[in-house]
Amino acid sequence: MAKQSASRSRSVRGSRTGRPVMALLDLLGRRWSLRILWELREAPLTSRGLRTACDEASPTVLQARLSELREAGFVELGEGGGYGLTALGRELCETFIPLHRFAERWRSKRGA
Amino acid sequence: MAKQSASRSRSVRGSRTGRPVMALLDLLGRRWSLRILWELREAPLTSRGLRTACDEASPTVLQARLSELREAGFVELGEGGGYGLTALGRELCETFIPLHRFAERWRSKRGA
DNA sequence: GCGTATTGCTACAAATAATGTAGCGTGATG
DNA sequence: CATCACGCTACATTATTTGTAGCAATACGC
Repeated sequence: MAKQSASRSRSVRGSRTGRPVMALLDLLGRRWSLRILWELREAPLTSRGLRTACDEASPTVLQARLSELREAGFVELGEGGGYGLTALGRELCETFIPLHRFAERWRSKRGA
Repeated sequence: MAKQSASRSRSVRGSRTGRPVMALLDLLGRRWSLRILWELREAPLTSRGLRTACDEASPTVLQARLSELREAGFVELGEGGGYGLTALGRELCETFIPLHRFAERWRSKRGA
């Protein structure tokens, strides 16, 4: 571990290019990142609730992603417990709404 | 390897839930997937050109992602060589346009 | 034809990340 | 005090990524 303690040590891959999209793309391109944001899109969830929602993903990764997402300012841990999106995180999630409908169209154009 | 030869053997993680978004989220949540789509968004690129654009990512992953993305119907290999987005892939990329502006806002709200 | 250069793509060892299972410390509730 | 859920962590096993090298095929100039 000791990954999030070193903060932005590894940083984000594409940030070298100076384009923040790359940083965002790299962050969101890590396993479970998108899924976590998606599951939190409606209501906050406890860490264990999130784990259940995420198809029983291992707590190790979940915790890692949660830390990254928190550091990025997309997710926060409520005082009474439970993870929820920040205002910024909600903004980001708005971006994914069209993805839902796209996914439906996508399926219909494949084997299904 | 022998991963893409088995086709959809492993399938996509969230597809068990029956919701195609999960499948899409899992596919896009693999390393370099988002980045590849992003780099192809404007014009097609050769495999090596894509590699350069993707910060010299290893050809192994690139090829793996390319195969998955092709199978998903988002990317295609042009007859004259070079990878490009399909119509469906372009549709998907449209979804990410807001991400660009969001990333800019995101940076301004952090350290910068 | 021969050397060179490109294309898409693969092999393979080393490094890194994810999985799965177990469990910690803390705080609330019984 | 026993129990439960919370956020979070350890750790061995397994999967994925990295980095470097190189293949077969298709062109190019000479």
